Amino acid sequence: MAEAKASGLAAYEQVKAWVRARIAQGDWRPGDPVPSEAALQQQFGLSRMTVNRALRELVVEGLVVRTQGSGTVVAQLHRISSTLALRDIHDEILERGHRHSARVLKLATVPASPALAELFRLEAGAALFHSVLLHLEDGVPIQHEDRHVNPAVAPAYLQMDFAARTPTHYLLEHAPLTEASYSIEAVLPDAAQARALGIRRAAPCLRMTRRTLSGTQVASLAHLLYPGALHNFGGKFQL
Amino acid sequence: MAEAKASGLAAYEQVKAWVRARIAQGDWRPGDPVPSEAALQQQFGLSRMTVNRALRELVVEGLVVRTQGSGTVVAQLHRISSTLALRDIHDEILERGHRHSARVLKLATVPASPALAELFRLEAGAALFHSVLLHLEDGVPIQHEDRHVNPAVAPAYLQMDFAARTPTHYLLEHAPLTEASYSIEAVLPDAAQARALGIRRAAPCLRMTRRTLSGTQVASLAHLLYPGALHNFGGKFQL
DNA sequence: CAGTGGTCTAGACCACCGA
DNA sequence: CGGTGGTCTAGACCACTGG
Repeated sequence: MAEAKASGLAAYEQVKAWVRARIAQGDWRPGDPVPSEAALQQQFGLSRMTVNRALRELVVEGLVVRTQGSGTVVAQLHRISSTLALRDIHDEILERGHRHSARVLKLATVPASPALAELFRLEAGAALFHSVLLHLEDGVPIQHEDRHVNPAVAPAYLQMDFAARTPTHYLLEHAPLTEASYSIEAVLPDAAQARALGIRRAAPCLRMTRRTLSGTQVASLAHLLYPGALHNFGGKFQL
Repeated sequence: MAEAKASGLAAYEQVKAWVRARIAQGDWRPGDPVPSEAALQQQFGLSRMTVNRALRELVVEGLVVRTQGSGTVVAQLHRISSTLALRDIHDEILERGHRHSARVLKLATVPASPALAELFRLEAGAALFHSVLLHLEDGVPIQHEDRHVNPAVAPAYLQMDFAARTPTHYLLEHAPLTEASYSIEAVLPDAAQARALGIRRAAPCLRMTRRTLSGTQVASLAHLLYPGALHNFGGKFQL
């Protein structure tokens, strides 16, 4: 009934905006209490469910912290959540309006080293698929992809034509992804990587290491190497 | 009434888990329809609001896409959201159980170069505060921080003792953060940076560039340099 | 104990989509 | 038009916190 359409914004959005504004303008500092649901209910003339939704969503956005029995307070750190997508480099390049191509440098079965075996939760010496690819954007090398794949997750991996469809694409299709972890480091390329990418050995590169799980199995471990001069990872947050 | 406490999990969490499982196990592929709220309501014997909450939260998690009037489908891309926090290096180091210290290498007022002026949305030549710090973890140099600050946002910046409280901490306290953007690159340190960090000029480093806004004003532009061998950025996602 | 948040219900009205 | 999601209400019971 009380359609708060006055401003065209949903009621819970208005509550969120008001709280956000208090925080953004410094009226409430980290650690300060946020009015209780009952108080906001009164203030805005809304039902408790609506106010509750507003506050719950602000938790997801990292603006406030709620403790049952205690109350709601402004989050200590201005923690801002971003969205990092597990993207297929093929799509990324197409979206930039460029042409993607790939060269397959290696595609074989190899025995797992002790370190790899542990990462894959397999026994040392177990068979793993190993692929090395070079991705090019409009003919310019842009990513060196060194990947190990669990045969149990993608038995037909070696039969694929990765010049046509990237391993990432194939794996996302055939091994439902359930979990992923990554890390980003700065490294120097080894001789083979430098040669493939057409850069000097002294040129700094970003290396993203990505491990993906499919169910309880480790699906793939990839080392993605980007020439530092050509690429960077970026993002933006907003309160 | 119908407290679905059978499994100890909230009802909406059970719905989420079930949908997640269908997707993770590949029963539903990207683009496939997800049962309507009415159908799930029947299936689980829940009220519509509860089912609605489950599906709304799955949207936030990037698993499904909903279109009013049309329906809910499994999201096309396996987009996984992560949380990247704007952390104070002082807190980070303490959380690792180590000791943080900082050396102030420079603290002065400088005229804005044309490039800086544009980034700060000021006129060329406008006064900016410039600080250069070295952060150490248990006495080992770990981050070289080169920062420009908008005097309008933090007038007392030059009077602070940044060996005791980091610029990040000070700025978060005095200039309510409303927006931030960052990028991460791989670079080689210049002579001064290498000397301060105690590394070779040829040692690859991660450089995070971070620009923060407070309201409509650009508060600060920071270049944070990490020796590649000592640091990396990481994260983890889960479906 | 009173106050807080966590969850749930059984309705309701609306805007939108596709046939 | 019927089906879909988007939103909202006015209650309710519970678990937890704090004094």
